[in-house]
Amino acid sequence: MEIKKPKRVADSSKLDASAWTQGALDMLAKKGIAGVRVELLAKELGVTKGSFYWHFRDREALLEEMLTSWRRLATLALIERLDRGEASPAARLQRLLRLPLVGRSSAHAADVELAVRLWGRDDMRAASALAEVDQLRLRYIAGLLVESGVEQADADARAILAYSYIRVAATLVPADALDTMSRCEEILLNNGASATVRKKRTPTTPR
Amino acid sequence: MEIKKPKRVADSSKLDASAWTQGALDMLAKKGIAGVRVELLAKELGVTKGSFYWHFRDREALLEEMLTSWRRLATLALIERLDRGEASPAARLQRLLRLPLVGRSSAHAADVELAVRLWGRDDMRAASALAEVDQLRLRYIAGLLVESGVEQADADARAILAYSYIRVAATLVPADALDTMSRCEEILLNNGASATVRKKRTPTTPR
DNA sequence: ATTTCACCATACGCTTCCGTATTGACATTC
DNA sequence: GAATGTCAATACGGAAGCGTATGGTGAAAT
Repeated sequence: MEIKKPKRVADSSKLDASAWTQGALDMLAKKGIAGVRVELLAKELGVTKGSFYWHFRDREALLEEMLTSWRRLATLALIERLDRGEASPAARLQRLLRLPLVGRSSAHAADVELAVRLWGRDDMRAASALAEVDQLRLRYIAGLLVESGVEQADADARAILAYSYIRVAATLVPADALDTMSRCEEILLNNGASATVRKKRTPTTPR
Repeated sequence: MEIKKPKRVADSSKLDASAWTQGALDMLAKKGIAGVRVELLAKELGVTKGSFYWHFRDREALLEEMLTSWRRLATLALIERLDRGEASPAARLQRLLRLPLVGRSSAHAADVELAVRLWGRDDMRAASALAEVDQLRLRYIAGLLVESGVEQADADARAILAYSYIRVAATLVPADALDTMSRCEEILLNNGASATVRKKRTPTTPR
């Protein structure tokens, strides 16, 4: 009988639990939680499920870790902003509003988050994690607005509008519509009374 | 041997293709497209997959029909609003902004739509349907704004903000936060210059 | 009364997937 | 050098699911 030598991965490409978790979040972003399958994930990572069951007790343990990881990432992203004190609150808010419209990593994070939201429709743990992160973000944005001189009651309403825009803008605003972006930001941050200032158009990059 | 009599459903409860499609959209709203499984769906509907394959060639045919059905519902909802001429544009817009925050049917529609959005991340047909519906809605909202006296360039920006709010508000605004709703609507529809008018609070109904 | 049709149930073959048990290879520890 | 630990591969059993083939039932048509 022919002796079949198993092919072990090199040390440098050995997987750890976080590699599995990240791969699972990538899969989540494309296919939703029902599409996160152990054997499919193993294929994506170039190994077999034996490795998976070394790192995780079962699929449920992976889902828990995915949620923990996502929550940590979402919270850290916020804390990083809180710790940045170099710009005025208004400038920080302006940058926050522009963030979803630039960069691939925010696009991927938005895909993961969309999938977490749907997951939350059928899983209380995911729903709780989402509610917590949403509340943290709203408080952060409202805080920046108050620091910028907006009164508290108005800041709550503007925070909701700004957060809505941040979540949705990337799917509605073409990347080259800088005038529109600026006007949206004016309406959100100020009283929207000033006239639109026209800016030079840049080449389009469709999303 | 005991003769097992198959249990046929009564005429009045016979399924047609649209019953299967509606059931599949309900399943989509909870588990995403990967969670829409023929045998699971048959169980939900109280029959077996034999019925399914009478109505549909295969699972792929069901997915096509789901998308067609969703697109039709989303478009009809808009046309119904277009045809309603009894209120002023501003009043119609006000009602549109308040719509996601009341009623169970809009909550379910939002869940279906969330799932369609994720589906669109991995399927060009779903992505195309979404882009089309989003553009129709944005044009509708911008049209109402222009009819209300807002200038065109400003209307585009406000339409984006209003549509963002409509899509997201139900998950952010507590059902009893009428002051906040009103303030959001003011900022979106007007220049947000007028002060918030306080209204009596109603008993809370958590979403 | 018989035939045809609409609609669904059942059985089968196959693939995919989960989780378990066992084995293999290499590094580390004693 | 032997034992142990880490990480992964393979094989197995069973469940879930897709699609096909066939059969059953009741209503409609002839």
